[in-house]
Amino acid sequence: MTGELGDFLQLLEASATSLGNRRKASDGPNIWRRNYTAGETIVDWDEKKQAFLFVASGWVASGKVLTNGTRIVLDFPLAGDVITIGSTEWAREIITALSPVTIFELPGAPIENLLSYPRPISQPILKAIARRNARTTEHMASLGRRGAVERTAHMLLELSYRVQGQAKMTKAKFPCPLTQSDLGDALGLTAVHVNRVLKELREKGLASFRNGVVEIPDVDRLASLVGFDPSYLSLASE
Amino acid sequence: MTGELGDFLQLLEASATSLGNRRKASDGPNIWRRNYTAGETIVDWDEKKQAFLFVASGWVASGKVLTNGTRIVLDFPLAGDVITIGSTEWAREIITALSPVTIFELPGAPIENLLSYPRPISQPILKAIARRNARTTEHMASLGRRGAVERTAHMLLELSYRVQGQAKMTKAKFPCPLTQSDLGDALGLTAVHVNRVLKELREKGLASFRNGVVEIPDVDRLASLVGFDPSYLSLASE
DNA sequence: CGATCAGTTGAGAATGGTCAAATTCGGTGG
DNA sequence: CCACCGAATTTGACCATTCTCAACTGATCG
Repeated sequence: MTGELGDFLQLLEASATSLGNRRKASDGPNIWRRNYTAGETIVDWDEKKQAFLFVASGWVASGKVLTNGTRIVLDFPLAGDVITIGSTEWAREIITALSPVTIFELPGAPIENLLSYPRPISQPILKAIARRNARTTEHMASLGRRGAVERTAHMLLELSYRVQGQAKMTKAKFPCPLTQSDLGDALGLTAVHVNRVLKELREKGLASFRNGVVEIPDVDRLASLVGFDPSYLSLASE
Repeated sequence: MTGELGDFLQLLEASATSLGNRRKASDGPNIWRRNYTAGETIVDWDEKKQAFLFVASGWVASGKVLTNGTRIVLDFPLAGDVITIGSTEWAREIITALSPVTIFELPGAPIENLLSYPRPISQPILKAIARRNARTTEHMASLGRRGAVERTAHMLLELSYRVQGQAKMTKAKFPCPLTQSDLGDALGLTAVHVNRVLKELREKGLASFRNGVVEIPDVDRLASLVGFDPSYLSLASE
């Protein structure tokens, strides 16, 4: 969490708190802070929610349920990330808390309102949208053009960098509340196959994910093995 | 192309033209109009381009080349669609003209500048970003959780709606400059397999794509067969 | 009239999925 | 602390889908 991000979250926090006390129609948008417990559904697929949702802390899964009964996980937003960009009216989007989560909610149609927000609000949101776009793009590359092992390793590496910061890492180790089923829905694999892939990575000493902890003994080695380049995680313009 | 979209393109056109004549530092951004021929590369993967690119007319492929040598096509932007959202500095993005194309270019770091554009410019751009986001989301669903036939049919249906407008269609027929290889790179399939899938769709009388023409005799039937719902193509807020 | 590129087809291989049965893990109540 | 329950993980055997490689056709262009 960079200083810049910390500042922004503090700004949201301050706005949310003050609004909770004296409902002042200032120049800023309404901001609500909400807490969820692990496993709780934040937005269900048939809800019509018009709001920017922003993660203050915790792990979130943002996905979509298809008419064939399956789910695809679009993103795992962490602290400082946007969850929704458009309204969820047409989207069958489903947002879940994977751990205890705090989110900020700026109600209203996202795109319409963004331009009327004060710049200290809108600018960080735009950057967060750009960051998410970078993740999404890389995610599509994984889904479309990488094998299961490569794909899974990419995800673990991406999470490592996002959880631990971009400092030059040699090894990674962090708690991770995803189930293999969550991972599968994100990677376009079955939970069973995710399990086999994780086993392979573990037996080769490349990465392990057991009991809610991810460990990568040599980040650079795994990264070069699967062609992972973390530069997409830090925007050029920041 | 809706009236709203037409208006926006006219606005860009007017701005671009006037800037070409008398370089006036008005309150609006610089706007350039550029033309490309079919097959031309608009932005190559190692270029660092900081600009909003906007399609005025023609078919574009926006993709990404991976370190394993393959390509993934992220989107086929058509008239009124944004091509890039962030800078392409970190992204290995590759933008190609699939037909004769006219694009508008608003130079500068996209996210930083958007908020300083006059609202008649920034508002439609935000909406275009939201539209692209909706397409991307659905695209990820296809890549991750739909079989090859379903996925291909989805793409053909999406293109039908985008080319012909959302009017209640019974049948679709339109020229389409994509190669089977382009389609494969978008769908995460090999060109060979795309060929087999198209053959299957054709033999079942569901859809045909030959000699640069897509034909779908019964749009609703195909849509319900593969679970396609076009509502994501028209934003709720429009 | 070659040359080239998109499309087409076949045969066999590889990757990932399905189904079903353990086994382990994290609580929860006694 | 221990027994138990449900959810998540693990494993095996078999199957389906998609890929790879290779050859061939057909159209287009200089």
